[in-house]
This record gives sequence, C-alpha cells and structure tokens, in this order.
Amino acid sequence: MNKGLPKRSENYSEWYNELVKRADLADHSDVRGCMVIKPYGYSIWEKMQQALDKKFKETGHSNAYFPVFVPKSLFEAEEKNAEGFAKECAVVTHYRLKTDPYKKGQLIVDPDAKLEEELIVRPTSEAVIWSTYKKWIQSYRDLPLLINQWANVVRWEMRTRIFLRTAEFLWQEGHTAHATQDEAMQETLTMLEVYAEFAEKYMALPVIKGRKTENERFAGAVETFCIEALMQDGKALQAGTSHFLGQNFAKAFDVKFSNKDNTLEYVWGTSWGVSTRLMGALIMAHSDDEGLVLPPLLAPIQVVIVPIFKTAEQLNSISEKAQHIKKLLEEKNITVKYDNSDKQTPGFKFAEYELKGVPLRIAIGPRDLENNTIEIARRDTKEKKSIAFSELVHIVPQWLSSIQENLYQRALNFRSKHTHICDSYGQFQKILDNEGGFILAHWDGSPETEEKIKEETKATIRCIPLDFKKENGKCIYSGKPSVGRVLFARAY
RNA sequence: CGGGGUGUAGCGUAGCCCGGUUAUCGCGCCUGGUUUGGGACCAGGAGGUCGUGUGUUCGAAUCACACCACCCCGACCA
Repeated sequence: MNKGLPKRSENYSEWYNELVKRADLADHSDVRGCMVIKPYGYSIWEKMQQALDKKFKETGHSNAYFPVFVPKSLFEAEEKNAEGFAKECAVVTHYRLKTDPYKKGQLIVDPDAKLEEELIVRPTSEAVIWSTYKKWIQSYRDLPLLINQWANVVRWEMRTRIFLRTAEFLWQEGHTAHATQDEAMQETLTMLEVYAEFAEKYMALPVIKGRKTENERFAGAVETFCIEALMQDGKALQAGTSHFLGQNFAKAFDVKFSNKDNTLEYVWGTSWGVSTRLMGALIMAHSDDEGLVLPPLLAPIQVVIVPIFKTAEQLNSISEKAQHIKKLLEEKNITVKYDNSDKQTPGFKFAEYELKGVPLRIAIGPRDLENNTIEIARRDTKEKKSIAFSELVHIVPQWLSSIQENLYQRALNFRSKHTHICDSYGQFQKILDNEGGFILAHWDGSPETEEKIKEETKATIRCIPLDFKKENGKCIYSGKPSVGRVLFARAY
C-alpha cells in the first residue's frame, strides 16, 4: 500500500523529505536547490511571521524594504563580510536576452547588454542597508535607527535540503544603528531574547542561547549570538542569530553621527535574522512517524471536525451540529475546519489530518447525535475520548493549551536526555557516533583545537552558552586548561 | 569540483546483463455502482518524446559514444 511515511528510526532524512511533501508543506522546484512553499506550509510561515512581526513592533522596530540587487562595489565595501559570502553569490551580469539567430524560438543572453557593474543577488542586506543608513544618519537625534525587513535572499549552496538549506529562502533581517556600544549590544541581546521566547512559546522548541566562537561567527560581526535547538535525530540546528556588528559596517560605509558635543562618531550596528529554516526546525522537533505534529499556536487549522455518516439525512443533521461547534469555537478564537466532503472516508480523513499535524480532531457520527456526545482526539498523544457536547467549549481550549505545553515538555525532556556532560575525548566520539545530542565539554579556547575536533568528529561548537558557568577543567582535546564548558554537537 | 548512482505515465517502479510483436505492476486520476465510527470495494477507462542526441543493427527502453538533469557521499554553509 505504501501509505505510511518512512520510519524516523530507519531513515531520518527520507522521513523528513517525504513528510515535507506529503503534508503539503513544500515541493522541490524546477530550479536546483529552490523550493515551492505550498499554501499549507506557507500559512505556517505566515503564523510565524505574524508572531515575530508583532514582537519586532513591540520592541520599537519598523519594517522597510531594500532592493534584492547589490552593486558589486557596495558589496565588497565591508571586506570580511564580502569575503565570507563571496563563494555563494549569484551574480547578474546582463540585462537583456535576444532571440538566438541560429536556433529558432530560443533565447540567448545579449552580449551587447553587459552591465557596467555586476549586481550581486543579496545573500544578506548589510551592504545596501548601510549605504542607505549613511544618508539617513547625521545626528544623535537620528538614532537609534531600528529597521526590519521581510525578504528573500539567495545563497548558492552546494548541497541543499528543503527548508533547512535552500538556494533561495525567506527570512527577516533586522538592521539597527545606535549611538553607543552598550546600546547596540543591548539590542543584540534583546533580539536574541525575542527569538528565544518565540521558539519556546510558539514553536514549543526549547533553545540554548549562546555566543558563537570566532570560527562560527557571522562574517563582519564582532560578536554573534544564536539560539540552538536539538532535533530528534540528535543533530543541532541553529534557529536564529543576532549579531553585534560593532562599528565594522559604519566604518566600511562611513556612517557617522554628531553627538551632543558636536563631535563625529561612527555608529554601532546590529543585525539579526530568522528564516524559513524555522519550518525545518518545527518539523524535526515534534513530528512522528504518522506525520507532522504542530503546536496549536502555529497550526493553520487547530481543530478539524470530521463527520461520520451513511446517508444524506445523517450528514445534514451532523453538519448542523458541526457548524454550531465551529461557531462556538471560533468565538473563542480557535481556527476550525469542518470537512464535510463525501469524497473521502472518515478513516482517510483521520490519517490525512494526522499527516498534516492538526492538533485536535473532533468526530461526530450518528451515535453521537443520539447521545449528545462527540469524540475528541489529540494529535500529540493520540489520546481519544468521548465527551458530552456541553463540555466541548471548555475542553477544546484546555486540550489545545495542554498540547502546546506537552510538546514543549516533550522536546525539553528529549533535550535533557540527550545533553551529555563529557570529560574524555574517547567518550565524546562514542556519544556522537551512538546517539548524538548536545555535549558539554571543556575547550581550551583556541580555533585550532575547535578545527581539529571538527575534522575528526564533524562536531562543532554550537555556542558558548550564555549561562556558562565558570568551572576549571582541561580541554577535552588538548588537555590545556579551560574555564568552562561549551556546547558541542553535529549540526545541520 | 572529486567519488558513486539514477533517469521508463502525475508519483513510485519491472523490463536492460542476454536487442525481436501491443512496454510491466502499484498508487493516483476519470466513469458507474456498492460503501462510510481508522487510509473502502468491484467493474470499466484515460494517460508514454522509455532524459537528449548520434551511432551500430533488418530491428534499440535494451548495445556504443557524447551530452543533459537529478540524487547520495565529500569539500562549503543560515
């Protein structure tokens, strides 16, 4: 029959790919490495956007939009940043096609339409934005400048995975400018906190906040902060980043302001972003072998009502009841779908909505009409229960918040179970090969050691946790002294 | 870019080694009927540049060469 998904335990990446397709989240496109986000998948992204955007506004930011093309000269202005992205940039060199004189009906690039200066398709927008900020900022009165944009970016990756690493992806990028270092650093940490809260509250995804090592830092940043999450296969996923840019971009783009003493100073910058990669995180954190499992706060459909009927008369009376339920729940701001289609059997629908991760299912059949009951089933635990109709308006909201809470707890338990404190390199390797997960271990602080460990084990330092405790120890690799444990894992 | 692999209906595939009539099967799709409390059943039907090109041959999905695309593994990365 081949109706089920591949099992996570047998082939995790195949499970993931199939799930993305079968749950109608996204498709591979005709362009290598790019994806088509389908309506159901996109509506989850929209939910994420709404929650985040609200937070951004609450923290004082405004949305704006900057162009997708970056003139090469602007792009190369901040050297480190340019260098970091150079290898994965798509470049526009011409602005016109013409019909092929030799092959009828085909087009070729018009060699006469070569651009004076090549345009880089943005892999990130620091360059365009900072060159604009130069025009916007003159005085301390213009600061802080707090801008966010929702946009697409292109990074020509060699290997892509749907949602996790695609050549084009959607994201938001915040870019702020400040008068003082402290304020910029504060902003960096505030936005990291916004991301962490969003991940935990909405995505039901526990994350570890931390600081990136020099090797893993954003090119052009002085300091990069991140939230790191653990997926069910034991691999880590960076779910969001927030960068303290220091004065790097201000200097590169000559963005200065007059302070109150009328002296010119470079402004301090930050940038921060989360992308459609969060979709991948959401999928891999909660879903099971039956399909997607969505936290109610991000589920496009929170409750689905499935009628069970034999005759048209039965369907009519069930529909009446179902519409009534739908209205009652919608009054409580719950998103409800009543699936009265007679094209599929109830069993098919049950499986379908499980595949799509709808948190709660209500079934109503002739027996329920007689007894004035309904059947309610939750996606996360598969618990199924017959309840009195009158209980419905209380139980549904209760179960929805219970699902949200349970998903978070489940993920948190998983993470605890798969976070190891490790003091020997041999054990370190064994853990990575056997079960994966996070490993807290001592590190001597040198990029060389980090690099060696990466080469030998494929594990990287995900971050130096913000709640890092001072603890004297010996580096797991070099044996040199260390002042605290850092977080290692193999990562996406 | 290196190493391996795969291209046959919307999807997944058999056939290829060893060339030979009408290209296999499942899912999906369409029509009709019976069904419907966990992925229904029966009957009928539609759907194909066998990745592209060139060659070998009386004859190519099958053999040869070239090209293209995609997937997996590595180097690179949110």
